[in-house]
Amino acid sequence: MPESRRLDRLTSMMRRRGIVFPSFEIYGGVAGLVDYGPVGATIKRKVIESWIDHWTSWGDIVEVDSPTITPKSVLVASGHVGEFNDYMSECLSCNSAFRSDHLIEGLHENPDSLGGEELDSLISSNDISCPKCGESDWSDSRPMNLMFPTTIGAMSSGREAYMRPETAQGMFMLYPSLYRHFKQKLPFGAVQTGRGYRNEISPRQGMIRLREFNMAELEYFIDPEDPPGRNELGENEGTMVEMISDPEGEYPGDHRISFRDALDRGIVRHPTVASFLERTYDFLVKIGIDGDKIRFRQHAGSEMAHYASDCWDCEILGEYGWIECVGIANRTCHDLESHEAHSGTNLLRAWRQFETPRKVSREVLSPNGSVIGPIFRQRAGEVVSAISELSGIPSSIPFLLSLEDGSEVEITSEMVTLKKEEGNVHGEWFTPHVIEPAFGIDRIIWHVLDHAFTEDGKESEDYVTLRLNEKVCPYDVSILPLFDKDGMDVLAESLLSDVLAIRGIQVNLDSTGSIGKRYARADEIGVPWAVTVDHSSLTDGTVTVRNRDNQQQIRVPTEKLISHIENRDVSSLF
RNA sequence: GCGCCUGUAGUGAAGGGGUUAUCACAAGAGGUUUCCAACCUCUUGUCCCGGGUUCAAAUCCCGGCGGGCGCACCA
Repeated sequence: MPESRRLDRLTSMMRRRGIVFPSFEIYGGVAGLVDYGPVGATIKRKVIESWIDHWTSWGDIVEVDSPTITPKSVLVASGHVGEFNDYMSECLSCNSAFRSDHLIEGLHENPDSLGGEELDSLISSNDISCPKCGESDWSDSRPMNLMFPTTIGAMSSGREAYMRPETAQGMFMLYPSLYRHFKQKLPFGAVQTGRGYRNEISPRQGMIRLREFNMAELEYFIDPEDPPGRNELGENEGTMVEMISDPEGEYPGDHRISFRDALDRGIVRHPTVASFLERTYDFLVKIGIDGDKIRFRQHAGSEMAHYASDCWDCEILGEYGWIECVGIANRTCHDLESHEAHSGTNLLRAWRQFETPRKVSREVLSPNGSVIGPIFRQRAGEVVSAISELSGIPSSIPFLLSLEDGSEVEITSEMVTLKKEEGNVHGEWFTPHVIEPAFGIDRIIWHVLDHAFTEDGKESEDYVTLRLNEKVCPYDVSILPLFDKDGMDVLAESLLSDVLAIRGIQVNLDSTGSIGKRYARADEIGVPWAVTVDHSSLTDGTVTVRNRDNQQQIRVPTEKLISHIENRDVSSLF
């Protein structure tokens, strides 16, 4: 059985059993858009719920939810408008594509600001040659709009906006409320799950590169002078993982190392980043990703996103090779500072209390209004503010004071009083730094399915078991009446409604075909427990429970089974 | 976006100008009374879309859309 075909079998199973489909198929389909079907949507919801639970159970992380439609100004400040609206020129000789502004680097002060026609004329007038093949035969430059534009409001009065390319900006917008929610104390974080949009040039590889995708992001706000994380890391004997560090960095190469060692040796440069690497690993393993198929790769300086000062990818190995599924970035103060500058707000900061108040004493010149007023009359206000804005104390009095309009006035000793101000400074304002783990939920779901998909042909050759972790299975239980009559059908229906009544538990009832076929159907979509109602059930109120992964079967009283389902510990029955 | 390959029931495949498009599995109804994809009978359902060539197109040609791979791109 050639390994290359496993991908095809997995993909067709996913369609056949209602996990993932191409979207809008009866109209020809759209590349990069997928539907989750009845089975897949439950798996997806459970992955997202597990993710939210994983982070919020930490205690200082809360969930928020922001709009996907985002005004242009927000994305200008974040840098997405500039970064995402690049023009591309294509070499008609060798078909290579290049960023147009990079081609004319040095020929213009700010190539990034130019429009398509200006770029084209500069490229042709300077006879730019292709960096790859040397020819000078260029296509017209085309804008690469990686964001989906839209308009808020009707007609020409509408406001320019985009579908968000990441959920992160919504959390930066909420920083002031989060800061208040957490009683003005760092560190704290916010998570958000939802859709993100990127108009990919060529979506590929099924659900790996989508144009509308499910993302889950965490923004963790910290004091850069007191970054947390070191104490949360596992001890030295902690999990060993593969880490590929920055090839241009201080410790290039491929390491097999614990998170704590990686931090202590400087491979991971930041304690909070190290802590999130570990917690990311823990989450992935918790929902059923194979720990041996996870590795972390540090971005080289040259491939870093425009906002990140340090970045690690978490890559997972599957049928498509190693795929980046999580990005963990130290975004520093970039976003908050930029939003502060663009919006003019001063709410994007935090207060750092000094351990002991710092005594400060300084001399100030205090303007004497009763003298200045009568002398300068209508210019008095200007003079008073100029005095209080003086950076130092003049060496002698009287002195010449420069006003805003450039004129000078003489200030005499009667007009000012030299005061010595004593005071305590208790702290200072600063812009928090942000550590961001960003998860591609669809890619993670793909790899959960990939790693769970097991073909171990018992007697028949292609017997499929989806060994999903119970946290992410589409149904918790399958109820199977051995025969669909003689009262077993009735008993199964009543058991079904009892189990359906349990909050958060998904059940299905399957009474068609042979019992073996029904086990096989349940195994294929990863239902962990199959409950069979048989003849004995009618007389003694017991049912059999079958373990998906080893076919082991036990007989238990129905009430006992229901209480174990309620407590989510069916496995303890075995 | 370029190049090569490609598109037939839910899934996987056969058919490559000429009656009513074939098969397996799946699905539905009934039978069988069964604990690991059993069997029997019956049933439903398919040529990606649009043009063109032709007496006749699922088949050949062109375009679009979708898919695979390579190049490029990839917060």
